[in-house]
Amino acid sequence: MSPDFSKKLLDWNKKENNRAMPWKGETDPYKIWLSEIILQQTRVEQGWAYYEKFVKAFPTVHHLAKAPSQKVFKLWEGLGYYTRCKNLIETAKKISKDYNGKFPNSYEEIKSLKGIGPYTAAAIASFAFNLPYAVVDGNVERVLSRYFGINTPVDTTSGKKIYAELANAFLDKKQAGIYNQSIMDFGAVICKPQNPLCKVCPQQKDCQAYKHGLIEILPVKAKKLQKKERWFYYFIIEFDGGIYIRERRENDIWQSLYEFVLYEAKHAITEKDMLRSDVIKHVFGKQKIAINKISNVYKQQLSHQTIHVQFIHIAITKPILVEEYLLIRRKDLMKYPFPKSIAVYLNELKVS
DNA sequence: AAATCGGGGTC
DNA sequence: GACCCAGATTT
Repeated sequence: MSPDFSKKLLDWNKKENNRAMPWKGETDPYKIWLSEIILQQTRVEQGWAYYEKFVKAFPTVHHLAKAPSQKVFKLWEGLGYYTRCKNLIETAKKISKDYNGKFPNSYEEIKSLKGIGPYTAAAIASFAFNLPYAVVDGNVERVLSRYFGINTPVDTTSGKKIYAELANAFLDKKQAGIYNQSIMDFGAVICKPQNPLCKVCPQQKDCQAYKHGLIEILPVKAKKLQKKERWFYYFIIEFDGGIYIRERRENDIWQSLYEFVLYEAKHAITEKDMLRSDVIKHVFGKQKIAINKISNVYKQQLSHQTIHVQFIHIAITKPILVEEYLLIRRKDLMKYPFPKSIAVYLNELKVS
């Protein structure tokens, strides 16, 4: 173990780190919190524009707390992991009301808030209040795993414990915020997942992974996720200038987002099968329907699922009554948050 | 302890 | 196609 790991890290930060981000150096805990929620499992480049949109739309936690949740979700649209948005709204309301708009300043209290786990609590505590809590994100795990040559899988309970203890042991407690920022920047800029810049790395001579040729091996992950395939057939049913949509509420992907009348199948089906589906029978009964237009099949790749999506346009002359579906005005369609695949299709429709 | 939850960039 | 990203929560 090299005692000067922290010193070299801070030295690198001071002299060579020129990574710039809109929330860097921010002292308002509200904005720090906002940035951290947006960045969970999300690349800085992807979250950047969302952060700026949110800060502009909701300059304070009160603005966010009193905003209609549909508007907040619309701003979040396309960013993924939508329960983050749900928790964001819930926590904003709590801080606005119970805390009078003032963010709590103890680690335990911060961590008790919805959507804030060990990483985010440490980030807020250290960046906003300079409290001595080490962040452990993917960057930190990678840096520590390589530097100390640890092959305990990062995605296990024992692994998490080891990396958390190491991170806290090497944390510079007098400048926790700067230290935390430094180690994450270092992981993102130098000790990258692929093709790390070992040639210019200031820690090279003490790095166990470099010494033993394990850079490509570390860090280790135990599990690999398995994938599912699903086929979504969306019926875009128009009646008298309106369209039927509903909010997804089940325990499944895209909770709180909206969708058209859905028939899900376990495999690809034909047009005839679509019309024979239970959904269609349920929705239309014996009313005769005609397909106006049928789209290509689009493929949306999630981390753990492949979704095949097709849109079937249907116009009807009598309204249908289906629980949970709303008949909304066509011009209001874009006010609702949709999954990426639907949002993309709707944009194509507008253009063409 | 394992499974879920998105979307995008990189190799 | 596989891996990873400023992880958290539910099962």
